[in-house]
Amino acid sequence: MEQPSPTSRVSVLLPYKFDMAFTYEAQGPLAPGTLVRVPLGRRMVVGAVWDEPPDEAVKTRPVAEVLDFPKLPEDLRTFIDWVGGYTLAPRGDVLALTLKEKLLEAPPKRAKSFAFGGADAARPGPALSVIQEAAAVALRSTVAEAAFSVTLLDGVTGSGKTEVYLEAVAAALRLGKQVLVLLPEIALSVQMLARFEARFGARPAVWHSELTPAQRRETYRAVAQGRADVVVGARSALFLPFADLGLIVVDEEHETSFKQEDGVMYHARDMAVVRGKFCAAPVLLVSATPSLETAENAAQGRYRKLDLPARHGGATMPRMEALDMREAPPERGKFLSPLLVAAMRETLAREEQAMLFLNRRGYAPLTLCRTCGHRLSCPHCSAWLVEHKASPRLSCHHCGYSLQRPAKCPTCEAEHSFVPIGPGVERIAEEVAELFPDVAALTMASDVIAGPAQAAEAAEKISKREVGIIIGTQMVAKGWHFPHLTLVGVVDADLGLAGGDLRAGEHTVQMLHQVAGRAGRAEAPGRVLLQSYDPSHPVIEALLSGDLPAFLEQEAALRRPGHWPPFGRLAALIVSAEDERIADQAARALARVAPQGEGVQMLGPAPAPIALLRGRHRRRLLLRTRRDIAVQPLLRAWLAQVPLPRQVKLDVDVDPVSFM
DNA sequence: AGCACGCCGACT
DNA sequence: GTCGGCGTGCTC
Repeated sequence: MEQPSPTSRVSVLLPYKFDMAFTYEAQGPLAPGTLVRVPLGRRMVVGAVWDEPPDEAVKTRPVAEVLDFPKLPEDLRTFIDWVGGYTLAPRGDVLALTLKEKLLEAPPKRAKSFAFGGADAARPGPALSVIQEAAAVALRSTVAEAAFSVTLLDGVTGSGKTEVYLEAVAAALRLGKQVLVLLPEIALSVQMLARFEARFGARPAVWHSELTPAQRRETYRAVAQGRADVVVGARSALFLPFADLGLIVVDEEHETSFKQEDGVMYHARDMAVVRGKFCAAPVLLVSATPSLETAENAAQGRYRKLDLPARHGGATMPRMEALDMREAPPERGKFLSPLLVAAMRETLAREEQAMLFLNRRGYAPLTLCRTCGHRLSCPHCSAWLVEHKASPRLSCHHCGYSLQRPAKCPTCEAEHSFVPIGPGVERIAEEVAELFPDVAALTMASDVIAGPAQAAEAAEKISKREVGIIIGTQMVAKGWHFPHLTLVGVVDADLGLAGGDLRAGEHTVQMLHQVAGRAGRAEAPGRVLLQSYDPSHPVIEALLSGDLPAFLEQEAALRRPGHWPPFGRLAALIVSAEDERIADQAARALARVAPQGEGVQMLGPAPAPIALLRGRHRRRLLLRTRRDIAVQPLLRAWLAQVPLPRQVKLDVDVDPVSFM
């Protein structure tokens, strides 16, 4: 007589919006992390066996299949639980960042396999300067500890930070560990990948949104099996199922693009530190302009700090000057000061290149009727329509709505009365073409340069000196090395300072410092001209003096008394509804029962800066607490008190970066 | 996320 | 009289 085999209940976390695990019946015990296919409703889904006691009471359905794929490691499971708890996102949504059914399919046999496991850590690196070598020695020993720690590698643009952290990568590879390098805008980082290849003799695995499905599956499998030893990726790479992660590098740690602004709202830099803790790996934060958060952690001794003060290869930091636009204004309807134009002429005469930076896409940010003053704005968002000459249309940068420039004004019916107000990069390009008709110019903006191939092509043109003038948005700020570029003109240095954003000053300093770093990296000294209507502003003065630590100290002094981050904690609630009154009512209902107490303060409700977005009216509430008070329990208790009608959407953003 | 069920408008 | 719109509710 055959005994029926004993079955076991197992908890399975599913990669959907559920916070709790479901209970299934398996043929026998299954180890946590095992990937399984299970029935859900009338379909089959993939999930992971989770480390929590199964529900003994609920009725169960059987596990359909145990998948032949590496288990999710314990450190990753702990990490997923932790991220869910911290961000208030359902754990299933967090798991979905790690586990997607599509990624598990085995590559077809005939498919060309990508080469992984290929990095050569024994290959000698480039000769380092004395200062670089000292930092490299410290990092090698940090990595050799094979324990959690956080190190800030702080060095001016061009100080050779990358060469130094590649030595840390080499050290981790020598231990047989995997390495994750997080970069902002990886898809454009062609030059960075080339440096990895030069150092290790092999391309690293890459992870970003532009991979093909086949590349994605192949890389995912290689990471899980431990064959991919170096992964260079965007923030989403933080959730890859590494078999044995031994080092996490976050390059340009101050970059705001590390913050995920929808779905699971996490900050990849902060979560990298958490993941490093759970997998006992050192974490390396790299920046020329560290965020105040990271600088404060270093100052308090929570993070180690390594400085690389000098520019590598003898190049000096470019000379920065402010151009007072009140004293040397551009012609009417133009945006370049005669002083900047003269500097460009001198630069071009020396056969060197000039770059103009303006962080604004399109031709003009605002179009208005000169007869009645009507402004063309988006019907779905509180935003002006931005004219684009290339298309040629007016479009909303928030929702994608666009229209052709109307022949007559919808309000006063005047014909041919619309005038563009203010510059975008396209308008600067037009001005440049008039001023320098014989000089080739190239515009770099996300709507013109659509992917890695076009970015590489643009970089190649610049390196080969096929263009004399480069005009760009923040796309040009990051990581590029253009040896013949010696002049950078910042068209509007005041641009980021308007509005009441907590970090406006900090972000402006970071961005402009980085843009400035594009100038004069080879033998030729660089020069940076900042066009400003307020050159005595502390941010402009900080840039001119180059004393970034002093600037951070000044910022700290502003934020400390009010318990603003990093001296306190913030969580934002964004209440939205198609009906404005319903949004208002919900926001007020939340405000009435807001958490109170010593060291806890609620601000709002107030219309969000973009009060209408994609047809939804938005209200914001802000919870601010002392640093020693966790916001999550307060938020959970708060939100549980207020039942919201279905039309209302509530987004919770713990540690918000953007206040839009 | 799917994929149901469920109650109101234009068609063979 | 039906086909089908997507609102809302459930999935171990």
